[in-house]
Amino acid sequence: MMDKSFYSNDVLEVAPALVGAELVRTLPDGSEKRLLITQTEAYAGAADTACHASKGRTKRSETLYHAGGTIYVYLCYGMYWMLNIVTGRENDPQGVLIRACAGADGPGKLTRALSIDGSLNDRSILSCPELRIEPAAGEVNIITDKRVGINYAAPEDRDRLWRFILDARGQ
DNA sequence: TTAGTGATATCC
DNA sequence: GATATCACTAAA
Repeated sequence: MMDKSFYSNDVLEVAPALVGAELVRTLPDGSEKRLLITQTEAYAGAADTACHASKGRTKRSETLYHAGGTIYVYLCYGMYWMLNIVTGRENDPQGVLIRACAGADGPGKLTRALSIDGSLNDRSILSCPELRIEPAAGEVNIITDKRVGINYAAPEDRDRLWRFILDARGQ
């Protein structure tokens, strides 16, 4: 299910599908950490003014243009690494921000908890021993909401319900 | 509500 | 070369 074709689907399909999945991080010392993904956000290409690619292909956004399944990690506010999974086809700059996991309620805290940094940028989630994603065990209920921290975007993009949240009360 | 933090994009 | 901005967080 979570193979190359899965990640080459549209970001609006992949982002909700990653909610409830498990992020598995293997550290240099061999230990393993597993966190349930509880929130994702979709960033949908050059036409989405909230997406890094809306400013064109730059050194930072280069990774977003790569094939679905590529890991996109960048530094924000000088101290927080953001973890994204590229979706869609090559030269189609879309990506899913992993916003929160169980026990880590923010993208910066999440990467800190998993010791993720820029060294994982541009790797493939499909063939990366240090970081992989395992599919959700069963059905999950999802709530949608507006994306966070994108006040710089055009009003119509700010209002899109492209944040996907695991409904804990679900079942 | 605001300071902190530094890479990146954009402007001289 | 200089400046403004930023997919955030912790402390107040």
